[in-house]
Amino acid sequence: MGIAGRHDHAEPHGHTGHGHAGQHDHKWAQYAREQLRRAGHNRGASRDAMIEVFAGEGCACSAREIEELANRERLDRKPVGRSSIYRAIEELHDLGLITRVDLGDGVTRYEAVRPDDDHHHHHILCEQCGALIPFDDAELERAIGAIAGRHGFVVKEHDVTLRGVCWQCERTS
Amino acid sequence: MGIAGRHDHAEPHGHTGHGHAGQHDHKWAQYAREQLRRAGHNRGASRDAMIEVFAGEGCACSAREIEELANRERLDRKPVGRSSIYRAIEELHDLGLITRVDLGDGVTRYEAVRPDDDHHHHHILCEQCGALIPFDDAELERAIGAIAGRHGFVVKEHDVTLRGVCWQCERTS
DNA sequence: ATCAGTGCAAAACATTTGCAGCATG
DNA sequence: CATGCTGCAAATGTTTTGCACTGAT
Repeated sequence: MGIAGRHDHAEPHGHTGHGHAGQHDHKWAQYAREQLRRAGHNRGASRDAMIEVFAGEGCACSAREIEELANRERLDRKPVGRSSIYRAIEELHDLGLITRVDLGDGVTRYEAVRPDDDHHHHHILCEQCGALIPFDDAELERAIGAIAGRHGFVVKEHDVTLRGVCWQCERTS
Repeated sequence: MGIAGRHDHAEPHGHTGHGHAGQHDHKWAQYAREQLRRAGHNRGASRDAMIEVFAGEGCACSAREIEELANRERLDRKPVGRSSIYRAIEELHDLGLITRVDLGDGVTRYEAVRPDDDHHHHHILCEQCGALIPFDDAELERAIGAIAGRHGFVVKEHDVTLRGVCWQCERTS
């Protein structure tokens, strides 16, 4: 296995427990477009399609996955270009509409952030089967808050990623 | 600035509080070579030079930084190749001699792990000045342990990175 | 009309891999 | 002297950038 677990484990899949293809989160999509408009952005086809993707997929998506999803079932229209994906990700991220999820495999993933912030969570990754499981923990958040204060930092973001082997893989191997 | 903070903030520097250029950690270097030998590895010039780098630099280094450091002041000898750097990193990491530090800027960093494991820590990164400050926190570790157990995971590694603005930059801006 | 938004192609980077030669045990 | 270690160069994969064009207001 590679040093950085790069390209050597299965694609993270399912298991996210919240949000599956098909159940578009209209509320978030609407919220996102509203925020974009307020920030003085025009409404373009590319970014719009991406909002649909984020609204439909609850789990963390990489740029390439977003690209594929945005272009799937849209063979009629002109495909969304790769650069547009990255540029829109930057805008959405700057506005806090999506959050970065770094699993340490060299690919940056993103997922929608709900306005009512009660979906804040982190991830556990099974290095064997690629399962990506979200979790949240009050004690963890409290500890992080305390650390930030202790060091006089204004913490804007924090990532916590646990890597290991899930019980299913553990038993199999 | 980039979505992933990529290439857009100063290089993380100093401030690590433990280990500065010049004070080679002979104990670790010796330990590392011992472990390597036990694992059935021969002793090559390239990996050897890298061990010196890790022993001398206490803070997190990227592959490129390691390369530069390993080749600095060694203009007489043949330079250490890039692939050797990555290959050695993989071996050292597999043996648990170095740990990965992912700051989310697209570059993977590594730092030496002391045998007596009392140097386990995480990092706070100032997105403005690039300062990288290590910290450790018992409550945080406890929370992570509890989460792992709750989800039936055997957690082998965990990253916690806080991103924000340090008090110095906060006051300046 | 104006200017943000977009697609394409090329560039910039980090990392990985193939391979032939060198060095260690 | 066999096999592990190494450097080089080329390949891979992700993200960024330049530029001309399109579409929204």
